[in-house]
Amino acid sequence: MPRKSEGRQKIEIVRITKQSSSSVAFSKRRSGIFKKASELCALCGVQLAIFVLSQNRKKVYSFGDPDAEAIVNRFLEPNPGPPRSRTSQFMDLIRNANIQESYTQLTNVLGQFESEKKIGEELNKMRKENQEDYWWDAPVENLGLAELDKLKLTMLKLKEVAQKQAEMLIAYEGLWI
Amino acid sequence: MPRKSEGRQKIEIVRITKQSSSSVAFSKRRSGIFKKASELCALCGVQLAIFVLSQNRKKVYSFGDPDAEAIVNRFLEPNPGPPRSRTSQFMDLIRNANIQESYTQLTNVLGQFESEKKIGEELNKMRKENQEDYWWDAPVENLGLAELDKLKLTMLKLKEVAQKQAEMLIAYEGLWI
DNA sequence: ATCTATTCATAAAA
DNA sequence: TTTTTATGAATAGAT
Repeated sequence: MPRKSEGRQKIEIVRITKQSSSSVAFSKRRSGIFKKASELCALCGVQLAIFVLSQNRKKVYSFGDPDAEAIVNRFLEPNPGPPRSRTSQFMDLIRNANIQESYTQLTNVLGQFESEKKIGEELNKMRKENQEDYWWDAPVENLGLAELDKLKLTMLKLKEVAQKQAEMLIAYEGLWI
Repeated sequence: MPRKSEGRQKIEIVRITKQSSSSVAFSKRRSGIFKKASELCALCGVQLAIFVLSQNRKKVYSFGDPDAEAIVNRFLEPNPGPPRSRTSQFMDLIRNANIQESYTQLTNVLGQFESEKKIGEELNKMRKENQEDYWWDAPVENLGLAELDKLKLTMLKLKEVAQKQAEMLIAYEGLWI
């Protein structure tokens, strides 16, 4: 019986030039990673989110546990629960700064409050709107945690900024109340 | 010859209750996923970002190529692409962003610099110079490249802030000037 | 952190 | 894209 296939072959981790091959690999490996991710969540009870931009960068694939709907819904609730301890998350953030390859990155947890995720994004947007370099526009531009009321104030500020950009406003509208 | 080990055993994908085992699995699988992610990026030339919150939710592990922020920011960019498309993509992103309800996070780019210095080395050095346990005194994994000077400055600033303000709130406010 | 033995992921081809 | 095959990789359990 002749072998039906040589089976999996070792490959070099370098850009796959052939478009069709690249697509196949992308599809397979993307799902493979998502599967691994879901297992990690289930096994260790952690939360994670993954975003992948396709080659043409016109599509985004994402995975996450749990779902963001909950975040949005909670955010929209008028009277959210009391803020929890906000001990040293800022520091924890710094501790876990992960930088990859020729780039650096920094993660920032705002805390266990409502959906403040957008604060960071707004911060980044503000930075871009202003060509200038703010002092916090640095390696560790982390936000600390804020009291819930402080957070709300911030949210309002962010909303103001957001209003300058109609397009984004549309996307954000429901989130900033 | 008696077997030295039973080798890898099949496991059920259910929460690992034993803390020590869970931690081991978390560590192994997290790095495994990050590796797979980096391979996907290299092989297919795509961009991706991963955020993982530890069980105690005090740590954030992240991976990004080129960096997590850029990926998120892509959806905040006011210029490129047709508006509606971007908006819908952003909304997709938001809807699929599965960050635990009360958690939020954000990433920032330190920049694409030429400097090949590793932040980790710098942090470790600083840590050793100071016997005390500073807030940044923690495991720094997967460090990459960064502009060292900028990092140093930032670290110093953060240190100042941290030392002066026990409350994160203060540091937080400092960013909004 | 290391070491095996196994299970799992996936390159190639269809 | 999805399935099949056969091999390369990841990793559970133990050290």
